[in-house]
Amino acid sequence: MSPDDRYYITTAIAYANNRPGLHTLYEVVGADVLARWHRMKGDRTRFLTGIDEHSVNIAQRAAELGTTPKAFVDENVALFKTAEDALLISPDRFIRTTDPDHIRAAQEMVRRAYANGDIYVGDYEGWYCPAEGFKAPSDVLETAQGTRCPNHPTVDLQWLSEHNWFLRLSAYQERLERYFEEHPDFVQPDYRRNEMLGFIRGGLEDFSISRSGASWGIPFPIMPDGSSAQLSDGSWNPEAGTIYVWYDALINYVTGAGFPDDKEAFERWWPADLHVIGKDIARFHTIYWPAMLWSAGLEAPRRVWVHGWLLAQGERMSKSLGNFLDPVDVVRTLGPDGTRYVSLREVPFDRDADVSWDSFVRRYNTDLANNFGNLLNRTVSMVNRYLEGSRPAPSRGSLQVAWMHALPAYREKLEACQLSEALAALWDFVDKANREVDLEQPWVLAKEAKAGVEGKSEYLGHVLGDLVEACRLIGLAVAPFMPTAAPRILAQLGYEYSYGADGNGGAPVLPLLEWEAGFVPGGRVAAAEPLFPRLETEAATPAAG
RNA sequence: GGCGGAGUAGCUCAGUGGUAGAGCAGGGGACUCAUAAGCCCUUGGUCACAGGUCCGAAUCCUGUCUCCGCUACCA
Repeated sequence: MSPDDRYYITTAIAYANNRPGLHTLYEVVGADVLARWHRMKGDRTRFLTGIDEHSVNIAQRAAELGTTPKAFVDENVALFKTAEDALLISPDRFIRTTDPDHIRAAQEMVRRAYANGDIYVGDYEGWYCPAEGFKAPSDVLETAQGTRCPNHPTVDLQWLSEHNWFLRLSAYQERLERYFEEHPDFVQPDYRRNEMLGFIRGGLEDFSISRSGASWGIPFPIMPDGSSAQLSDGSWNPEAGTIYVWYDALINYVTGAGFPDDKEAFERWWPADLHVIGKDIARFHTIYWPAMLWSAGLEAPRRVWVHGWLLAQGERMSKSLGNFLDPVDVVRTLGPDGTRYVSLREVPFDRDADVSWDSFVRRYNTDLANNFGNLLNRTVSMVNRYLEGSRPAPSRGSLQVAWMHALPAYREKLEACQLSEALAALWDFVDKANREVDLEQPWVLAKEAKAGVEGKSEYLGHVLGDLVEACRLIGLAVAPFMPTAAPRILAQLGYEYSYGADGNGGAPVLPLLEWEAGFVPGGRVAAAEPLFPRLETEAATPAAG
């Protein structure tokens, strides 16, 4: 993955305008799984997620509520943190674009672009809503009364032109094409890469990076004549305007790596190994962002993964449509482990997929309660019943052979960000283990052994030893997806679990995922206790739907 | 409009030249260690449509229809 043993992974930062739905945090859960996997492997891992807090929309919304922008975003950040805690998200830093070091980082990136001759003052023109600010062409309505702002339909829009700073994106076209060609894995999945490459080849235009009207943003550090916008008292000249959108939001990835203050940290963590983002912002992350970094003399990220949407009956889940799932509700029903598993198993990480309470509960019951949960339960029960709880050693049977195929498949899919397929590969092995129980019929072996039939006692030990080992391997392998279930699985099998709450601090996991490698002789299993109680569909459906 | 992708069992999808597959959902059965879970068997598809190439096409070619993604300044 990474040429060294460190792994720096980020999510996009969510917009702080509301409480989060599961469709928003889905990306964070996926990235969290990858971060935990790398931590457990022993990589020095840094996982960054956070919140985007600036913009005229935020300021406007706060004003409507009679509060300050800062107080408004503080409230939403608290809601995000509550939901992320419920989902067991384990960031090494939760970044906010109002953090002082981020403000310094964004300003420094602008200064570097200026020093490199990549930004210039130009004219930005477009529709301007007096109540809100400039509106993108895609964000205005054409009505019988003319062009209107969707948020303020009674206000007349004005066609305005203002002096703004622009980044010479056009100067980076050739370098971008070359970077895409030399790094075929830079943008994944492939069809997103092709779309972005097509966009680059179609010709790149410069884009504006400042706004003069907005006050809720990072002060632009440079005056039009190139002098510093910082005043003698340390404050910023409002005439310079603020940094606009991408030179604020995207910068969080370098801020989170230590830029510009902590050179040692930045040296260690940059470039990022993986940005996990949604498909709506692919262009900004794969085209604008590398150009911005190069302009500052920094490296482009190594890989960008573009995921799809969670849909409800074919429509994108969203707050405005009201067709979203509240993560706290889902966690209350499925548990944090169940919610993480089901979200990432039901939705392929590379494209959109329909989800619903019904599909989540069905998946939970099938995969967790019936298949894996029951496998663990029947295995532990049989060891208790037939072997007085004494944990038998694994043998070298067909389950070992199956595991030799399942583990590489799981790893390969996981490290390719194909999270649902990784789980599918692991659950093929769960199914194999369940079939093994019915094939070997340990209850028959136990009767034969009790009756003194030659070799049956030893064979029963092999069969149950293989099943215990299968459960240990599954429980350990799935730990990034199910961080609190994993130690409980291992505990039922009588094993220690050495990883901390965020996946750090344990022994490197890969050697422990070898068949029989983690077996400790002389152990005892605990009492069997259902890990994932089966849910009744109706009881599990919240009244709100 | 341009570029790209997809149309296969009720649902989600795999399957790129050789007698149509998986999971879930539905039906039946044998068992009993287990969370009435698990296991076995099974219903179900003129593989969008029409031509063509080939001994042979879901798979290659042409055309048609339908759907989806990208096609620049939302955080």
